[in-house]
Amino acid sequence: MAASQSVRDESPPSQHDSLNVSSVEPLATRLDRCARGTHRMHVLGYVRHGSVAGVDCSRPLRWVCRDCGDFDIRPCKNHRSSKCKPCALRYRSKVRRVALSGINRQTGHQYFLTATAPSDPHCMRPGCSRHPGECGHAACPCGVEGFDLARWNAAHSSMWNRFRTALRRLYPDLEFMRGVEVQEGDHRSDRAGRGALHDHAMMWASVPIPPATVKALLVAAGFGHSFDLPEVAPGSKRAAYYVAKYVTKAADSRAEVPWWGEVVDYETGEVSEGLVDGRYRTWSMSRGWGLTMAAVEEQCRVYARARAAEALWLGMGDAARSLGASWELSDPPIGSPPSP
DNA sequence: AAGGTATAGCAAAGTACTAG
DNA sequence: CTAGTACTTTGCTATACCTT
Repeated sequence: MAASQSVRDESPPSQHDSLNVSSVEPLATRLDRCARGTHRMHVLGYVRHGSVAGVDCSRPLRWVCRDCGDFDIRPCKNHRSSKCKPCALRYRSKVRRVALSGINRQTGHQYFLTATAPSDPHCMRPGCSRHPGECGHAACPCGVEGFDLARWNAAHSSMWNRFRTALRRLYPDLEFMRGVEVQEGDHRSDRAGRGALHDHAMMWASVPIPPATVKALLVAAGFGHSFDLPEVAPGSKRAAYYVAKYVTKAADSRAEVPWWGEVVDYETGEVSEGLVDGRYRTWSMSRGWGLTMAAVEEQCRVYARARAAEALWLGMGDAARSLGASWELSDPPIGSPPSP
C-alpha cells in the first residue's frame, strides 16, 4: 500500500465529471492535490481470495486514485450479514449508537412499543380461533377480510406516519426511534413466517402515554390489535440493542417480505403492478431523538484520524495509515467523544 | 466480449409542519 | 383528520472499469 493517506474529495464529482476533469486539468495540478492528501479514489473491484490483514471485512475492496495511482484496501460496508458479517456488525453498532444517543432523558416517560400487522378477521375472545361469523363473539376491529399482506407491507410506512402524526398531536414533545422487524414463524402457532413488517420503537414523552390510547391509534392507522408498550427505565440499553439487532436482520430479509409495487417490463417498457422485493427502510427516528447516522459516522472519522495521528506521532509510520482505515469503521468510546 | 463489482447520483421513504 | 409541501435520510440502480 502507498504511504500517503487516501482522503476523498469534499464534494466528489460524478464518474462522468471526474473523467472530464482529469482530461482538462493539468497533470501537475492533479498531482499537487494528491500530494496534499486529497485523492480521487475509485473502486477497482473486490480483493481476490477475500480477507486482507488489517482490514476487518469479508469482501474488502481495492481502490485506486485516478490521478497518481495511489491505492488502498477498504471494507465493503455492506449492511447485510449474509454478504459481509464484519461490516454488517459495524453498521449494527452505529445504529445502536444512534439508538443509545436518545435513551438518557432523565425526566418524562420512556416506552418500548411493538406494533404488528393485522390479519384476516378474528374474534375478540382470547383463545378462540374461529371466524367471528361462526363463533358469535364480537369481531376484532383490526381484522381485514381478504387481507393482502403485500399491499399492507407496501402501505406500512404511511400507516406508521399516520400513527406517529396522531400520537404527536396528543403528545407534542414525543420523540422516537423505530426499527423494522420481519415477522418469522418462530413465535407463531403455525410456525409459518408470513413476512409481515413489525415495528419496534423506543418512545419518549414528558407525560405518561396510556396503552389504550396507543392501541386505538394503532388500529385506526391500520396496524393489528396485538401490540406491546412496556415502560422502560431511563438509560436502559436493552431496547436500543434490540432495535439495532433487528435493523441488520431486516436489511437481510427484503427478498422474504411480500411487497406490492410497480414492475417494469424491460422488453416492452410496460409498467404494471405486482410482487417485488421489499422496499422498506430498516429504521427511522424523529429529528429530536439524538444523534443522526451522519453524526455518528463523522464521530467515527474524527476518532480514526485522531488515533492514526497518535500512531504516527508514536513512530508507527505506514502502519498508522492502515490502522486509520480500520479505526474509521470502529466505534469511538461511548460517553467520551473524541476531539479532532 | 461478457460478466461482475461498488459507487455516485438520484428516487423514494420518512419527518415535520401548515392550512383547510 | 387529511392533503400538501419542504426538507432530511436511506436505499436503489446506471455507470465505468476490471477480470476472466
